[in-house]
Amino acid sequence: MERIVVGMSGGVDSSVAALLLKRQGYDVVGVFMKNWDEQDENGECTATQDWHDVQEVCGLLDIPCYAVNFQKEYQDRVFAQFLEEYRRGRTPNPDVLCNREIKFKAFLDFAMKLGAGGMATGHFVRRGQREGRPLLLKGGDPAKDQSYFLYMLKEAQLERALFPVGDMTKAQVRQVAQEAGLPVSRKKDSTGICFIGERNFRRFLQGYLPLREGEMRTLEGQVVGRHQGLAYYTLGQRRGLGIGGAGDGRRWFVIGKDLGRNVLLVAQGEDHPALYSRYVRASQPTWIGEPPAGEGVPFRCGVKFRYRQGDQPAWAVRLGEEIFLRADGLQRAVTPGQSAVLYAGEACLGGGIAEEAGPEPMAQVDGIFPEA
RNA sequence: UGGGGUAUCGCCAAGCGGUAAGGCACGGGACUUUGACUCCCGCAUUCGUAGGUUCAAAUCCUGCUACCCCAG
Repeated sequence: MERIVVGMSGGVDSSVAALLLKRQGYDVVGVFMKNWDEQDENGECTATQDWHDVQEVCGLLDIPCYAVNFQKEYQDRVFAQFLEEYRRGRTPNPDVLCNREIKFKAFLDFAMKLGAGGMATGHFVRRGQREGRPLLLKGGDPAKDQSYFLYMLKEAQLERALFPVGDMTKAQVRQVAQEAGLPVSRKKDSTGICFIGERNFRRFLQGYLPLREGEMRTLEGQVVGRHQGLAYYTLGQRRGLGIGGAGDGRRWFVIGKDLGRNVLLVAQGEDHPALYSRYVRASQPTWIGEPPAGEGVPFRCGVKFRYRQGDQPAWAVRLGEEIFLRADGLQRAVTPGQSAVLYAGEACLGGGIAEEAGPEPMAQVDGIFPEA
């Protein structure tokens, strides 16, 4: 009987994942990860409740249950980078790193040590196969597809991973949980950074990054307010600017950062041109399997610039250690540090980290894409 | 100091005798395994201030105060 180690968060998805594997006859072991030990601002530690739920579920399923602590790894391989990105004025996505470095590396290694044939999580993604090689496919619930967070996985990692709830909808997962009498069947979906949880983001960052006040200016140079520190804002952001009544009375949005002058650039109106771009340069390309085309050869694909965004039809091309993209349509607030994830239909191809975005092609790719 | 004008929510701003629009900001919620966006709800018993007229005033009258403009 093959042993599978399930990463259990105490939520419905991973609980049902364990349940399904158990029913399929695997030797299931539940493991809870604790990678962050701070309490939230209310002095609560949701991890305590989650660990409690994991134990209860495992008891019901009659499977062994352990807790592991990857705090050190999380700190070194995820959080340090996260802060460094913010210091550079960018907006990182810690969860894509967390998946590559913690859940599908540190945790996977741990599972192997337990003698498992593989690991499983409650992610809403499916694993496909082509010519004997693993594919990462979107989840069966289009509203819940989480492939965006897993695009950095390599074949070797995918090969050992199972996603038991990947072809189900959220509603089906909850129903299975309820029918099985799992106590977490109605537990609210978790949000916020994985393992850290829902936070007042500015306050959270203030614990790690110094305040450095400065001006908020329009593109024309007019000072319209003050900011508390560039790191606390991200492109396309509206709330928290505190600019009211100025100009024509419309909403204000962050459109850029001038690190050198410590100036936050803002513009008025949701349709402001500075908020939109078509061309994107992305670094750190990663591919699940072989890249979809040779270097310098443009190819069609779908792109997501953020979680839960529909696939944006686009052209892409690899050049050296970078990916260049041209979306068919205008993209709102493509933000440096965020991930651009590429798709071919249901399959996630991989992706990269956005470095810059703009309405005009970068010099490296001027004229390289076929005319629309 | 004369002459004129304006004073309504943190900001902008409707209102013109009948019992305080709206926008932005802000607060709360929904959505959401990043950050955002979006959506919903809330947000002046009170109209610079003190009196007066009137059944009834932010709206009319008078004094005072503040600011702005023009004279000087």
